[in-house]
Amino acid sequence: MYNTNKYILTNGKDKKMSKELAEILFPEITLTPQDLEKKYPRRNLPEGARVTRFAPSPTGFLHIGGLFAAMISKVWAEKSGGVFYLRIEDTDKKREIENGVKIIIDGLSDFGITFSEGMTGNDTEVGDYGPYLQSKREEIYKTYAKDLVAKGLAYPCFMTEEELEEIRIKQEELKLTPGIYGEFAKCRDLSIDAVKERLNKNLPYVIRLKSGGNIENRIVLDDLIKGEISMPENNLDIVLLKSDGIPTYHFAHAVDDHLMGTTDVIRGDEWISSYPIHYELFKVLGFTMPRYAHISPIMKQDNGGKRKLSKRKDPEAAVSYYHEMGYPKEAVIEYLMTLANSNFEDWRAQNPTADINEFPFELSKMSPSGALFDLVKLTDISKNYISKLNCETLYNMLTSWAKEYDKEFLSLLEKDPQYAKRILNIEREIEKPRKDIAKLSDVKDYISYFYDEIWDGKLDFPENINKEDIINILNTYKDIFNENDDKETWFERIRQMCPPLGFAAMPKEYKKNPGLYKGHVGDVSTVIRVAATGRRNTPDLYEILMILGKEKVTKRLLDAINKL
RNA sequence: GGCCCAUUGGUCAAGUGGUUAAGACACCGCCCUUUCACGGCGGUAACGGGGGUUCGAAUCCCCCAUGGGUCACCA
Repeated sequence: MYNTNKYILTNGKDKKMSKELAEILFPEITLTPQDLEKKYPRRNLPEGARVTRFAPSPTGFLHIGGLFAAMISKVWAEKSGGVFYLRIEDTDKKREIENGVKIIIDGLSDFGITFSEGMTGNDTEVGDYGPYLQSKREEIYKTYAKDLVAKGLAYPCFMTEEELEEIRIKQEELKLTPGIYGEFAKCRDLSIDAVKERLNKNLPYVIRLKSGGNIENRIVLDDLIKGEISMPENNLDIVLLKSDGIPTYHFAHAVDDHLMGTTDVIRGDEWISSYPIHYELFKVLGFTMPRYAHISPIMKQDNGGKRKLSKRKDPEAAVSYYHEMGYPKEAVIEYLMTLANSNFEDWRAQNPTADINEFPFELSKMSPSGALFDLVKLTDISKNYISKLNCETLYNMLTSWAKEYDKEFLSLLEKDPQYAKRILNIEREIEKPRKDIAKLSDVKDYISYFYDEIWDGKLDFPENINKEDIINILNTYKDIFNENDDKETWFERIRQMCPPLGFAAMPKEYKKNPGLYKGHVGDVSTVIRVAATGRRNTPDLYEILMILGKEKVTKRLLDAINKL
C-alpha cells in the first residue's frame, strides 16, 4: 500500500522551513485547500449518479476519437441521472488557437453532443464548479501547490533545459529510466537560502512533486474497460507547475476532477501509463480517486496493418469531415455506438425508434483493443437511416446542409421546393424504401438529371442495341407517353410498342426464344431511361418521367435522337 | 530499450471449461424484377504460434510472435 506518511515532516525545524518556503514562493496566495473545499462542496446527487466530463485542448481540431469519448461520457453520465460537463484544458499556450473553444462546442453539437455544465462559448460558462477554463484557475492550482510545498511534498526546481537535456543523455547512455528522480533531482533538497538566492537572480523555476514512490512497489488500476492493470509506483519528481505558473495536465487533472466532483474519468488509453502519477497526486493531495475508463483509439487499416487515425494523413479523422460530407448526425452516433457496445445493433433492431439513452450502455462491454473505423459500415447505417426519413425531413436536412456547403445546389432546391420534394420522395415513405443515399453530398449527383442546370446530358446507351433501333424506340415513345397515365397503363403502353419494333413484351418470352427478338421490354425501357436521364440505372422510371413532365420528356427524347 | 495493453472470418464482434464457434457489414450465388436498388433464400470465410493444466480449452497457466500505447516545463 502506498504510504505518504513517510513524507509528512516530523522534524519541527523542517516543517517550519517548508512553510517559509511556501510563503516565499507563493506570497500572493492566501487561500487554503480548506477554503476551496468549502467553496466547491461535494455535489448533491442521487445515489449512483455519475459525473463525467469531456476535457479537450482547444487546438482547433476535433478528432473522431474525441467525439467517441464525448458520446460515451455523455451516455454514461446521463443514463445514471448524473452530470456531463465540458472543461477546457488550455494549459499549453503554444498549441492553442483562437476560437478553439467554440470550434469544439459547435463540432460536438453538430452531432448532438451537448453539455449541462461547463463552457458554453469562448468566454462563457454555466455551472457552480467553474471556472471551467483551466487558464482561469491559476489561483486554485497555486493554492494546492503552495500547500504541497508547505507540507514538504513539492519543491521549486531551477534546472535549466540544458541541464535536463544532459541528464537525459546520461541516462540514455547508462540505460537508466529517464526522468527526474533520486540523484537526478538536484533541487530536491535545496536549502532555503539557496532558493532565495536563485529567486533573487530571477531564475526561472518549476514546482516539482517530491515523489515518495518506489518502482519496486506495484499499484493496481481497476479500469472500467480494461480490467485490472498492475503497474509500478511513480517515482518521478514530475512538474506540477510550469515556469509560467500554469499547471501540467497531471496536476490540473487531479485538482479539477476532484473539485468538480468527477466520478468517472473517461479518456483515451494513451493516459494509462501516466496513471501512477495521477495515483500519487491524488494520494498526496488527499483526494479520493475517481473511477477510470480508458478507451482504445479508433484505428484505420493501413497496408495490412492498423494505425491510429491520423490528423495529418486521414481527412476522416476530423469530425468536421462527416459534417461536410453530410452524414446525418444520428447515423454517425449510431455507428459510434455500435463500435462502443456491439450489442447496440441488436438492441436497435428491436427498438427502432427508441431514444439512444434507453440503451443499456455498459462500459464493461467496450472492447479493450482498438477498433478499425469502417466507413463501409457507416455508409450502411447512414443509408438505412436516410431511407427511413420522410421527404419533408430529408428536404430540410438537405437544404440546411447545402446552405453551408453547396450554394448552387441550394438555390436549385429552393427555386421550386415542391419539385425538389417530389424528386426526393421517389420510392420513399413506403414500406421498403430505396437505400441509395449515404450522405447529403451524394444527393446532387444522384438527382442531377432533374435539373438541366447541373445535368451533364451524357447518354449512356447500351451497346447491345443498335442506333437505328434506339431511334425507333424513342420516336415511337415520344408520341405515346402520357403524363396522366397511372403506373399500370403507363407500362402497358411500353409493352405494346415492343412487338412492332422487334422486342419481346415479356422478358420470359425473350428468354425462351432469344433468337426471335432483338431484346425485350427491359431493353426498351432502358433506352427510354437513358434518353430521359442519361443513365442505365435509376429509381422507378415511371415516377421520374411523371416528375419531369410531358414537355421535358419529349424534349429529352428528341434531343437524344438528334444526338445519335 | 523499460513499463503497460491487445490478438476469434476482410471489418465490428458474441463467447467466461463440453456450441454444428452466433449475429451485423462487406463479398459471392439464386429468387423476385422493365434497369438499379429493396426484399427473400443460400454460400465462402475465424479462435496468431508453441508448450502445459484437464476426460475435455477460443475460454485457465507459461513462453514466443505480431500489433499498439507511453516514457516532456504537450495534452
